[in-house]
Amino acid sequence: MNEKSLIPEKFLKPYNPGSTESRIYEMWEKSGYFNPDKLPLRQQKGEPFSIVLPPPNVTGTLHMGHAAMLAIEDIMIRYKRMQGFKTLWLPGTDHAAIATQSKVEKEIEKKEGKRRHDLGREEFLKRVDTFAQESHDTIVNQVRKMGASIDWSREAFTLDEKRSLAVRTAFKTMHDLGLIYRGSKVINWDPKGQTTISDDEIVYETRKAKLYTFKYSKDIPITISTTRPETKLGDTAIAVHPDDVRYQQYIGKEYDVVFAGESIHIRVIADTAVEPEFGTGALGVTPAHSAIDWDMAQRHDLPLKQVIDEFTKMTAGNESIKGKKVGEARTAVVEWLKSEGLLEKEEDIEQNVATAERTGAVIEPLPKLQWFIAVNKKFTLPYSNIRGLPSGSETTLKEIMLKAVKSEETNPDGSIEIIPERFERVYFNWINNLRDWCISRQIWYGHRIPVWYKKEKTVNSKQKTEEAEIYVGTEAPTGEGWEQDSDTLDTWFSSGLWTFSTLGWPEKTIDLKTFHPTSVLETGYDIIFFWVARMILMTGCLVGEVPFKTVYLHGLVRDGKGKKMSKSLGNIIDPLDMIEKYGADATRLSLIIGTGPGNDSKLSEDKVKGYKNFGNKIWNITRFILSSAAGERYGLTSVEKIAYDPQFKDWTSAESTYLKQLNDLITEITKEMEEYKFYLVGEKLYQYVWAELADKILEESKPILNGDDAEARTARVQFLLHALNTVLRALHPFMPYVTEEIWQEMNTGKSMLIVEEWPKN
RNA sequence: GGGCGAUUAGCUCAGUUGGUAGAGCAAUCCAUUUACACUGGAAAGGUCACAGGUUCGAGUCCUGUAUCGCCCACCA
Repeated sequence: MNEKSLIPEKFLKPYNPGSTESRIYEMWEKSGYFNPDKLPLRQQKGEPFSIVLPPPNVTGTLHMGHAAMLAIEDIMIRYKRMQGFKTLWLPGTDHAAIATQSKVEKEIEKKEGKRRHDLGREEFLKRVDTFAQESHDTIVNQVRKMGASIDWSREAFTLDEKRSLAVRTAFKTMHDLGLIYRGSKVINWDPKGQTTISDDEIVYETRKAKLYTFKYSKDIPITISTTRPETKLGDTAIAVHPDDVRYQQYIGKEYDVVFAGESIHIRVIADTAVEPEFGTGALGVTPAHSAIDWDMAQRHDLPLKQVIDEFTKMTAGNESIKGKKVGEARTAVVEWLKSEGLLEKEEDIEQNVATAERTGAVIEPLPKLQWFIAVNKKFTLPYSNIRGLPSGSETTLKEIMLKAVKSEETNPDGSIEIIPERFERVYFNWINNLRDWCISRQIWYGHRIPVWYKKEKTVNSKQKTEEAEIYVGTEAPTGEGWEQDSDTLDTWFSSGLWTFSTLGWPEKTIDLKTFHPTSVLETGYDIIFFWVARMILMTGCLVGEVPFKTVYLHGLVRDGKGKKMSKSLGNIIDPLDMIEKYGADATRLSLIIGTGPGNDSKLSEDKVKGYKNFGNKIWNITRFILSSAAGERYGLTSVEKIAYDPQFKDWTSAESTYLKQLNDLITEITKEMEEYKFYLVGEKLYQYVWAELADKILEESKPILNGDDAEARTARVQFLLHALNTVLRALHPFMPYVTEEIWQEMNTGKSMLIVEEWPKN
């Protein structure tokens, strides 16, 4: 081939993703086709199809898991757009409250040696905002590089003005329904982060611990076991199983003793929560420092006695205990037990220790006055579209969550389908164990709780809340002396509103009417509880709808050896690196092929490289076909160029066979697209293009294209053009850049593949 | 303690309602400028974790076992 070539010059060189991708993305953006309101008429009139992007945290940069998420969602969106749906893919980012705050706190401490309290709330929040803005810009750039056909004009942030109004409205509405309440109970306290956290933000770590078996006093006949002797200063009861014959005679008895310098009053109670087989079968009840004991205390009306403060220091006990950290106090209590001759046994055991997900600190259960969402409380659902829950019916948030999701066995009428199905059971199991959700956090970054107090806020949990005048509303109350609650909301409170807060709620917008419920929620299986369940709860309660019809869960992207990618292992593959080296198309394909929904996938650089070669293969196939159509193939450059004729019918028997094979493939993959089996579609198209079209059909065509039979040549060229045209359409959702680039060259810019039709037979 | 998933070629994984085991990568041999070396062709490679069962027939269905991984609970 030479400079006289009749085909576009760029096909004379290998495909270069680097010089193509940003140009194509810009072209798409300018076309307006990412925005459903600016789509061509065919899509304008189509059924709505919507996905809201699970907002990445503004804590830094995107990783391969995000890249996989973007690839899968873009495939769904592009496929539906080509099919003629009015598609909306809505982008956004998440302020990620505690995650972002602790990240910035660490940075400031490292660089300036200052803590957040040294800077003050206002200055600290300014710093966080700056950091969040930078992260946001990085993330947006990465999303673009992946080729995401997402509607930037509707971009949202969980902490922006509109979302803030949504949060305040949600809080007020749920408060008025009686679902949000303020109460004092044992919560998970993160002493390092100095905040409460929810049950889901706890990570259990297996550690070695000592189990101590002892008596409180010689005056109490029952022996108990614990790994935390220091908390026993706060005990108010001994619990045994009601059927335990060993302790029948003691049930109901009360004792007053002095334990390590602290006067304690112990009542013996019977509760079925006690496991008679474990230890001595008797358990010391510490209502203030154990959630389970707190529950037990509620059942038996036991008093609460706090002996540990927010800084994990003892507030009771003798002089070697009081004021000490719990670790030291534990040793001191054990010493005291020994000196009194009360310690009977000391054994090594493995224990699961609750730690805070973000800070790694050991959780200290403490009684505190916090805001909660009641999941089991009955209320009247004002409006509902959810199957099995008519408007005005009496229900609970738990029931909303149970009714919304489909389950073959227990709830066949549920409208939300989870893919893969096996996660349905995981979901239901979690809901059945669900307790009230603690939503207040003692951190600064986030949505401030929309509650104002007239008098001084109650600090001590023992004081009664009625002392302060309380106002709950979307705006600050008028008049003097009101002070807003200093706490912020759990980040998942605002994330829970995501499908509708992004569409304009609480306003009754056209977007909300058109695109809600959203079609698909595509996210990682690791946040099914954090997010998926909370969205169903919030949406059901506030909008009376399900937030989405289908939940598609993807797995974790691991390294080539199946290990979790992490900084400490140094095995992180950066999506931007891969895009730069091999292109976004190759990166996308490598994240799709070889992994089904809900399964973890393995990614190696070789895999990405392989799919880069595939992009070039398509490029070369195009070169071959275009030069054949131009007459170059058979050395007759003066022959009239053959233009693609979609109506062409004069096939030979070979071409009819090829056509049938291609049509069958299209039927198959269209079915698989509907079943969300993208990995199969990607693989089948790869297989067809390389092994069939290139290696067999093209090779077999060479003698015909070089032969004398003009009719045969025309038929063959028509088939090749048809096959290429079809394959480009089918591959577009997977490899949008290279397919669009070829399409532009073939159609001289007269149409855009992004809005062309998905192939039909 | 409860639940879920995986186990198929050296590696990564497909295998649709049961009907002669499939692909990519790697390795082997051949081809050397071919639309494409980001290449083509050929051959090789498997007791489908194990043990039973159902069946004319099981990678696929049933029961059990083992190993690995994950999730939930948190027994003090």
